Amino acid sequence: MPGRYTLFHTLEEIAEKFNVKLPDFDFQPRYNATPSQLLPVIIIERGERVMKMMRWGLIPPWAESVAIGNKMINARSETLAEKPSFRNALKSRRCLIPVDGYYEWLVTEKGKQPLLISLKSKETFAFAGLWEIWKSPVGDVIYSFTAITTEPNEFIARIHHRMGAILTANQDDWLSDKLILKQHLDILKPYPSEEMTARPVSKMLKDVRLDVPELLDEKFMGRTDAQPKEMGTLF
DNA sequence: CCAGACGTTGTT
DNA sequence: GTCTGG
DNA sequence: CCAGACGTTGTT
DNA sequence: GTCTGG
Repeated sequence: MPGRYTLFHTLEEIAEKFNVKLPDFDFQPRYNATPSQLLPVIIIERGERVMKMMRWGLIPPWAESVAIGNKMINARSETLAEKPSFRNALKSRRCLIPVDGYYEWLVTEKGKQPLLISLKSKETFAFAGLWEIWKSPVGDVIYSFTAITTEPNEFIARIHHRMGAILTANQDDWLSDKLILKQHLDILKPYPSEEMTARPVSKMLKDVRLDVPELLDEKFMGRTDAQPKEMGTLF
């Protein structure tokens, strides 16, 4: 399931891929995007696709603090329509979460080995997501999102018992208000195994402060001794 | 009526 | 906010 | 997802 | 064990 991911294209490339205007905010390519961070999502606003930065971890409108969002980084597709935290967002606040790949931790005898899961085509894809707007007691407004999970395909099942709901050709359908509830839910199915791939990455990934391309570098595969400080100057 | 939950994953 | 449980 | 905290009082 | 923060 999506708990960390990559989005290592430029804002220009992402905007073009998802058919939105180039936003006026800045974005640095990401190799270790983690929950609670501001990350780009695509929504429909006044009938047009736009890119917004939102906090990963959906905060329901009734929440008393942002902390709730830390528990809402994923939403099960099977129960979305009933859950008080998600059902309203499902009706009117669906989003695309641009992703180049996401990480799973494969549990082995030698410990946890992080894997980067991506498409064989190397194309940027999207997780189906939901977003919310939350007002803090002091009036701050926070936009947040969650990534939807589904059962795994045969390929992912060897690694984990859930997977993110991946969208490629059906991204317009997910955002469209012309579909009915069942049609939206039908989109949230396992992505075809034959189009997916996985490869091991550096165990240093576990440090949420590290967000550098070298996490994907062969030289650092499995290394746990290097320190974050070292990584910053090593290349 | 009021109070309390509202979520997922993984592990036991 | 809205539903469930007591 | 993983890592790290998990607490209060009083003093600076 | 469970929650928070990143």
